Amino acid sequence: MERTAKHFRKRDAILSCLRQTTEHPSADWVYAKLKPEIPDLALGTVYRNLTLFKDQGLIASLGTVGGVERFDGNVTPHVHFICTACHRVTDLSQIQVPEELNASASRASGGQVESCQLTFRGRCAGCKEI
Amino acid sequence: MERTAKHFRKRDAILSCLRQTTEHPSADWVYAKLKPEIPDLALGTVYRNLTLFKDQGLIASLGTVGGVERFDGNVTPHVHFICTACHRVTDLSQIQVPEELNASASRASGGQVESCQLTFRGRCAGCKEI
DNA sequence: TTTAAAATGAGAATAATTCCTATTGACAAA
DNA sequence: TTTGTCAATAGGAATTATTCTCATTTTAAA
Repeated sequence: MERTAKHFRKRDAILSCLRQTTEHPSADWVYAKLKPEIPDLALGTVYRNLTLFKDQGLIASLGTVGGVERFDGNVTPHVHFICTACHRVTDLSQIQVPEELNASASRASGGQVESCQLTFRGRCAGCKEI
Repeated sequence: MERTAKHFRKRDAILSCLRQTTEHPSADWVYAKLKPEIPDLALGTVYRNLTLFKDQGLIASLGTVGGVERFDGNVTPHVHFICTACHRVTDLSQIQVPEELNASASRASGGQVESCQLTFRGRCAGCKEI
C-alpha cells in the first residue's frame, strides 16, 4: 500500500512538532498546531504520546507553568528562563551548569542523580516594563 | 486594624506549619496535618492562603511533583533533590548556585530575573536499590 | 490474505485547584 | 451595648488539565 499523508503516524508528527519548535509547548499547543494538517487528531493522543516520549527520554518536561505542563524537544542539558507574566519559556544557552555540581548532588543526596534542571524566573524583556 | 491571636488563627497556623517542616508539603499535606487541631479548617482556606503567601514571597513553590504542587517555607536560596520514585523532596544545603549565574541570566534573558531554582532529580538513597 | 498487536478517537472519569456565596469574628464608632 | 464594616473562612460547586476506557482503525508480521 502506498505511503500517503493519511498513513503517516501521528506519533511521529507529535515528536517532530516538539523538535521543530523552541516554544516549549503544552499538550494543547501541540494539538492546536497539528490539528489543521491532521484533522482527526485527538487531544488524548497528544497526551498519550507526550507521556510516552517523556518516559523514553526523547523529550523533557519543564514542569507546569501557570498550571499547565510544558515540554521540550531539546533534551541536551540547558538552562531556562520562564516569564512569570506571559509564561514564555526561553533557553539561556549561554549559561552552563558547572559539571561538578552533578557529582556534588549525588554525594549530598546519597541517591542516584539522573537529571538536573536550572531555571530562572522573572519578567521577560517584553513584560518587564509593563 | 490590629492582629489578635484569634483573628488570623488559621492563616498563621498554615504559615507556621510550612515553616516548621522540611517536608516540602502539598496543600493537602498541610490540611491533613492541621485538621486534627483545627477541626473546622477547610481545604480551600489552605489553598487560598498558600497562594497568598506565595504572592507575598513568604513561601516558595517548588512546582508540581507527581502532579501536585509542593511548597517550601524556607525562602532562602537552596538546592533541591526530588526523588522520582517516592516524590520525597530534600534540601541539598551543601550545594550553592554560583552567584554570578544570576547576573549572567539577567544579561542572557534581557529580562529581570527574580528567582533561580536548581533541582536535581533521580532516585533517593531509599529508592535507588528497589 | 490473515491475524495479532499497536495506535487512535471519542468522550467519560478523575483529581487538583479555583471560584462563589453565605457566614463568622474582630474592631471601631456611636 | 449595639451596629456597621470588612477581612477571613467554610462548604461546596465549578473548572480544568490530565488520565482512563473501550471500540475501532491501522500497522506489521506471517
